[in-house]
Amino acid sequence: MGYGFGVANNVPPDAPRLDAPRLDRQVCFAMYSASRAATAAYRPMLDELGLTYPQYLVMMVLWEDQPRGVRELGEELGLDSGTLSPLLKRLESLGYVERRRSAADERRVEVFLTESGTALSARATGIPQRLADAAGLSAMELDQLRETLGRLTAALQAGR
Amino acid sequence: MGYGFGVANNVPPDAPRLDAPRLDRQVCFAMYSASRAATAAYRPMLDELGLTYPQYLVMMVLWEDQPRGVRELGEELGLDSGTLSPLLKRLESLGYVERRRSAADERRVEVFLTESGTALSARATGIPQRLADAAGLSAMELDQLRETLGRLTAALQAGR
DNA sequence: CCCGATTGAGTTGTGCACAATTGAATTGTG
DNA sequence: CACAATTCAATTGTGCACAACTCAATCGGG
Repeated sequence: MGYGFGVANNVPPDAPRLDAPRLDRQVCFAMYSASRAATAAYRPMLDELGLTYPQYLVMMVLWEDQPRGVRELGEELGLDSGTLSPLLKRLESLGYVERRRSAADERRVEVFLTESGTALSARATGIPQRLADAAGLSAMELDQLRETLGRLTAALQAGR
Repeated sequence: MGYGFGVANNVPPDAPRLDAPRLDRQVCFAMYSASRAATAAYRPMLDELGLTYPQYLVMMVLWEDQPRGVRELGEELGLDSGTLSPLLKRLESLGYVERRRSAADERRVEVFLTESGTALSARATGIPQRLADAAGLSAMELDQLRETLGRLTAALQAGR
């Protein structure tokens, strides 16, 4: 029985190389493909809001609690300032957020929602449901998938 | 019970916006995070081969069967020529592949493994096992995860 | 209080993704 | 056969990711 990460034990006799990694057995490729497919499924909905998927993630964090420092946003999303700084600049030029240097600690930059950014939340409400409908999985499967992926992510990050 | 795509039914009473999408419930964010964590876990191993993860995917397809057209590679991996053309140029400059215009159809470009590219397969053999070890999931969980992600990807791609 | 170490955001450079376009080669149809 | 439609790879432009670095602000030990 395969353990799912692509090692080709029990390969059929016509396999080109007996121990070459097999793409179709790799969980990592399945995650890579699924993640890109999900982003692609979001795209037409997010286009209506003028957002990319990573920008939508940042907005979701801000909709939950606001303002947030760049560093906090990075911790929530696992992104560094090299990714967030230009992304936030684009969100700012879209008029959805404002960046202000913290008075208490001049190193920090606080990200605030504008009125327009706050209002966007209402327009985004239906998006997760529409994705769930397109996913073709039961509620139980989605919950279990999320839980398994969470453990996988934690284990991969721990091993460094 | 939540269905896992982030709709906030049964939110706690202190939630900032009752119907705002909640990041921590989203399967899509879990996939996005897990996929990046997996790529990060691959990175030190692939660094030894001089490959990025997408380059490694292309090499795996070629190790299975060779030569392959750019279009076939794209179908296997779900990537277009805009991604593959520069990637293949880099693999070529690394000396792992060669690109030759097909004589039968001058539009096609066939991608061949070089001797060095073929030899790389042996050095890559252990990588999937090392990833599986780092994943912290049972063989059964990995198999089921791969199967679920496959159905999810297919459903998301079908709805377009 | 001083100064070396740390923290925080931003910049630079590389490599995907992906939309849109280009231009050449081939195919299908009248 | 002619030629419009299609196929195919490559290019251009935008926006992530992420490593490496810069520079200013803050912290902490002596």
